[in-house]
Amino acid sequence: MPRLSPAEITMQLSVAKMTSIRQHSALAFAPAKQQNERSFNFKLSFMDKRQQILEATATVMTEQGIESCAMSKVAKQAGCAAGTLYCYFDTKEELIRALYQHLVSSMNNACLNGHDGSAAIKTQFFQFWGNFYRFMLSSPRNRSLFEQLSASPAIDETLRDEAIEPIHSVIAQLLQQGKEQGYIKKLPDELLTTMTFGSLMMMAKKQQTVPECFRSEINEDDLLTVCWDAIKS
Amino acid sequence: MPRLSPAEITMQLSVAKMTSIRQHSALAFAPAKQQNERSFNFKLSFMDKRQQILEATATVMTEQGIESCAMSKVAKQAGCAAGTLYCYFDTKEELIRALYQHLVSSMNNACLNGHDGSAAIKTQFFQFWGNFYRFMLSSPRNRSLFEQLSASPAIDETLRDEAIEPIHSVIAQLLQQGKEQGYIKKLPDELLTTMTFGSLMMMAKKQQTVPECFRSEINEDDLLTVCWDAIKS
Amino acid sequence: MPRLSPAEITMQLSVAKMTSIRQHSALAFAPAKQQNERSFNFKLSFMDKRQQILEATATVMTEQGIESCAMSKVAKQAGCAAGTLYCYFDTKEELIRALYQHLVSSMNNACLNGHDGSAAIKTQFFQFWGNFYRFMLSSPRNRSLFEQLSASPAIDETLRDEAIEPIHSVIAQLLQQGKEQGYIKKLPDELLTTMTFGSLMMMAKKQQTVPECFRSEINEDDLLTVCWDAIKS
Amino acid sequence: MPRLSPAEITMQLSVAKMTSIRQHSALAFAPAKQQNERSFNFKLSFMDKRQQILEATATVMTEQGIESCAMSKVAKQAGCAAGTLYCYFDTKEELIRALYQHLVSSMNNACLNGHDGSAAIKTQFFQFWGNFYRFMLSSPRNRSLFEQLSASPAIDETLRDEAIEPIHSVIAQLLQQGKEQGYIKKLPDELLTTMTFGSLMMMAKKQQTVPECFRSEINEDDLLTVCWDAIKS
DNA sequence: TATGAATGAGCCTTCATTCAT
DNA sequence: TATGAATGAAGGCTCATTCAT
Repeated sequence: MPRLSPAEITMQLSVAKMTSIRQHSALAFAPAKQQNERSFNFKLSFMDKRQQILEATATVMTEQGIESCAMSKVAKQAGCAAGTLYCYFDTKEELIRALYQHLVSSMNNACLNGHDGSAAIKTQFFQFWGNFYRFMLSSPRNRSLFEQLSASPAIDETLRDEAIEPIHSVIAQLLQQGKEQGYIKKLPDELLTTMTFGSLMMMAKKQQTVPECFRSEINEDDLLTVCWDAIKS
Repeated sequence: MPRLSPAEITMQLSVAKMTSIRQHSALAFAPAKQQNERSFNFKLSFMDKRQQILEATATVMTEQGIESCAMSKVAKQAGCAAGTLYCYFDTKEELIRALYQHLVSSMNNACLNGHDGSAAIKTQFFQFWGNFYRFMLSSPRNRSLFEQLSASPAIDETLRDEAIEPIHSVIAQLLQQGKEQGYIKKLPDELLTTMTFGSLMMMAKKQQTVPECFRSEINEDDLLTVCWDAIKS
Repeated sequence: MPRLSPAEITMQLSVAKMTSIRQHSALAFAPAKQQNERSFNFKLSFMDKRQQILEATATVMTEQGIESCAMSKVAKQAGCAAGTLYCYFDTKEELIRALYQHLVSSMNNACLNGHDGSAAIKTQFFQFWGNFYRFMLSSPRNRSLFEQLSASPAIDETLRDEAIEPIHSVIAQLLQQGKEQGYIKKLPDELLTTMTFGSLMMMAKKQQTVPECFRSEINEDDLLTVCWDAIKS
Repeated sequence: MPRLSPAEITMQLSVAKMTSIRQHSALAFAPAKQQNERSFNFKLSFMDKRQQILEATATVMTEQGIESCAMSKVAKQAGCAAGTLYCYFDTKEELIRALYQHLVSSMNNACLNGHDGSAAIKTQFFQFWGNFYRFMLSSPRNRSLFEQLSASPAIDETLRDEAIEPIHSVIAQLLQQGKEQGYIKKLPDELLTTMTFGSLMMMAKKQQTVPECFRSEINEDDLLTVCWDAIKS
């Protein structure tokens, strides 16, 4: 299968065994190993401009940092005039919020991939957070974006909650089951989630930004085991 | 006794056993509970100007965010003219780097407080990371600063390494001992440290920014236990 | 019967004595009290586009001020695309000039309503300026438009003269007669007209924008008497 | 007496017979004929920058119209950088308001010149409105500014009232006396004032913008007589 | 050292106008 | 004719930095 241009990837329609239709673009790749289903590629002659702009924003923000992510730079990157941005987004803030939503949506899809609520708790845990970790690790772009956007004043609590919502209930159920079955510490969900999230994010960041500091190769399973040991009772 | 930094001179005169001279200023408090020596704080009417400026920068940055931390605002907060800032720092970037160094220095001191290389591994671990966590949790200012500064393009890897250096060896030794004694997982130091650091930072942030999401009170010991369980073999 | 402007055709079908065909549209109403003939208004579902655009321009300009009267807003208000405006008017300036002409044309008609060159001078004066005053007072829209357009750099002296032309001769004759008959001061026509015009415009504006400053009700006859006393010899 | 530069005029200190110290600059001349007092000129080597900016604003606004009065143009005219404007005025609106206040203050001074509350009503009337008319007529700049500023959304009712305040009471008293003595129509003050003001403003404008339309020279006394006849009972 | 007025590049945003469809 | 996406020049404003005092 030839390497697809971002546009093509973006519009790709993946038909998996089940109902899990996922959209991914250069903005947010699902880990490559999970693209093993048959897929029909609709080659569209035009990339949606809105998409192009989001793309460009992501690029500039990743390469130059959110502070130097000027609308003029985004426009240049997107190959259009500055004014054009405002045909698609009312303000810069709006653009940033849209990018965040897009990104989180991709992350959600990635995390939920292969989720099976009836599997063993530990299995579910490894599956979910493994997805999350690979999502962040496999794309420095995604991780950097996520970090910068999350810290931006443009993203308020409401938007954050709203965006995270789809995975929130999954995690809650997982922890609930785990606690009931005696596998997981009887600590607040938020605590357990926050610490797992925090340690994996930090690891992904370190590996991307200072890979040389890890003398030996980092094994994904080791990481997840560390996380699991942290919360298991 | 080594030459003291302006902060130490101006902010505090610690009368205690000579071995426990700690640096703190409004910029970075060590947790209050560890200030159990008698100390006389002399609020000097002319604080060293450089210090005043760092102070002001921290204040503005905390209150308004790093994006709106304009030099003019810093000057105003510091009670001096904008031009004066440039008598002490060549550029804004320089100022930010100095603030980062100052902050990390405080953090280092806080973390090392009461450290005893001969104590039991778990004890050392709890002591060290307990210090760290309290440092971050007790001062939203410190935590917020640390986060914003760490993400700033002004702070490069070299500076980061250099600043962290003082605690690096302590952690390395702690982990080394732990591994040798079979208490700690045989995983790379960086991995163990990064994950502990990441989870505690994230927790401190969550508690400061969205405290309402934790239904019940968070117990510091629970957190440290989670961290310990994560890395213990 | 001369060819009618789109406004006349589309906005109204006046069934009255053939001598009193008046032009009015939402753009410029003649005072209601003078609509004492039976009239059938056919609101046509497809108003002439050019008219629609003028209409929309007037609305936007009145509601938002001439400074925020953007072509895109006009288009939206007119229910068409921005580009369409340029099918009817070469430039924005052109559009503004057309609107001015349209408005002044309405004003002229209003002023001349019921004019009788053979009536007594004072009667003629009251009739004419009464018409004018009611035209301005009864429609904040007309008055506001007139003021804003008159001040616009798009309206040059030539256009102004040209637009006013129809009533110019009427006024000139009225004043000429008045002077000959000894009723009116022997002062330049322009002076007499300008002052009357100025005082009535200013009054209409004040009443529309700061009505509360007039403690008692303003009587139209008082106003016209003031104007008459001003110029009568 | 040599022609003074604006700066010199601005800072001029007029020592008149009485206590009437008036300040005028190019922004707002008092009518020339009233500068017949001895005056001491203090030649200042620097013109106050704030004044310079107001000056420049007035110039640009007069020459190009309020709509094209861009901050960059003002800066250029003032001979400084765009940013400099913001050292003296927080926003463009602020600048416009300051200019308005400055202008109205000059107008007030001009109007009140030689006012004598004990003189005959008609005399007071001629004095006051004569002053006003000359103020407007003698400086197209003042008149144009006044008109444009008065219509600007930056000037709210509060500022207007506040600025006019000094002459308001004088007029009120004049009219009150006039009505009591039976010289003036028993009509609302606002009506009488508005109409007088409106007719004189309009006359000044016409004479400045289309002087050729007045075939013969306009006599100031004629104008004031017209105004007086308008309101006298 | 200290000042703070001045600078001017750069930011976000608006809008009249064009042009391929 | 009609569309509306696209353009890019301006506009208001901010701010790191300089420099004469």
